[in-house]
Amino acid sequence: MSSLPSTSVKRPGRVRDLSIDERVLAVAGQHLSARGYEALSLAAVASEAGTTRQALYRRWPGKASLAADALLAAAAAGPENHSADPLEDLTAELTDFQRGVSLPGRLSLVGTMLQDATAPEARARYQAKVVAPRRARLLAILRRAQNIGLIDPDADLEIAVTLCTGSWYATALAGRQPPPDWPARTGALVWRAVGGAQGLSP
Amino acid sequence: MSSLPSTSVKRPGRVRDLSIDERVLAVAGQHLSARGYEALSLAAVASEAGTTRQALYRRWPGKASLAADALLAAAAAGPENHSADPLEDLTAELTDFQRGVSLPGRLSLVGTMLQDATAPEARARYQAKVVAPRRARLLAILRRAQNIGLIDPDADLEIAVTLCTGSWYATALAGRQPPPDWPARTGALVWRAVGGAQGLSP
DNA sequence: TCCTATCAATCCACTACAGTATCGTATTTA
DNA sequence: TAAATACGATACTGTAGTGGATTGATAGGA
Repeated sequence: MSSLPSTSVKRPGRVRDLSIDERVLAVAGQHLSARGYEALSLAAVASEAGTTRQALYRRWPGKASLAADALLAAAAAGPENHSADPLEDLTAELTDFQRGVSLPGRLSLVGTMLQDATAPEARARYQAKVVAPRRARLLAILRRAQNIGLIDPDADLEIAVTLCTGSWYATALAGRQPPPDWPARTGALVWRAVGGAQGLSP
Repeated sequence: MSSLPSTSVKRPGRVRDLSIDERVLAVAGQHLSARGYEALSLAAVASEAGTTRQALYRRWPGKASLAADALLAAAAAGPENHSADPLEDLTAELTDFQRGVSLPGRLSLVGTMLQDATAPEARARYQAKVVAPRRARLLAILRRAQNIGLIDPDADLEIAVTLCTGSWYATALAGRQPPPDWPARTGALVWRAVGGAQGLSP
């Protein structure tokens, strides 16, 4: 989770107090969920976790990195997408995405990860641990649909994957609340975009 | 552009130095384009514009609002989308979007506008002046295609519009450089999503 | 076993920035 | 003349991030 020290290699010097990591991540996760990313104060987190800001900076390069790690500590795995109907899997995946991105502070963190000033290390971790798995699951769903023959064999899946989650971001950027049936409606559009049949039941 | 004073109404008190507005917007635009949003320092802008931070805060509620206004001052109108082929218009619109969002600092500003802490006034202006026109033009293109009968009459255009620009945001969030043919590929997918025919030339 | 290098923890101080609040002075309208 | 506003200047709070100094803990070598 944290910075440099790899757990198994024995190095000289005082060992890190792992309880600090746990306490800081717990407190940061609470603050992140309760008040959002911007309101996350490292001084407040350190104080409430019973340590100092320097202990935080020793473990994480900055606020964004800590927030990303705190987010991962509370992240759950995505849904199992192995039903008979890939479109159903797609909608389920988008519903899971909707649930996650709707939590307080999550969209703000997305915004942070789009900014140039965000530490590359934090961005890389976020992309690897949050974005990439989601993209992989979406791609797997579409690939299976391709193998079954439900969608075009030469469909542009690389772009199609970006349509799925991108729709949410564009809606939020427009200042609109995505409708409750967003997963189904977006799933239906993407499904058609890659050549899927419009009606499900023949 | 700036804050409260409506231009025509005569109010008591010293009149504002309009040259300050011009100089600040010019300098802010330069800094924004050269170094991005986060590196935009209000103190540096004020100093380089030959005034003080207070003059800035008198005109704009905060950094985000100033940045949004500086962006608008250099913004150009979108392309004319009145060709015979709506899909061509769609691709042209996405190409224009690609050009704008690729400028330095623009994606960072998008990220800022997704964050909770951004001043609502700045978000509202950004949405009204940048996001809404783009959405309106995209929607107009799709509506015309609907009227011509090229796409489904009951297509979900509200979601379809979000797919267009959202694809770019999702790609950037994943840490990937959108391909040069992104406008055409995204336009093709969206076109199909709303029921458009796949091949153009019969 | 003692010594030393290395690293962690804590405390303190510093810079830079966003944002807020006054204060005195200048300028304009009523 | 009085009220209202802009301007410049100064100062303040809170936060992110950096650096130094001291003390405590641990490894490996003499």
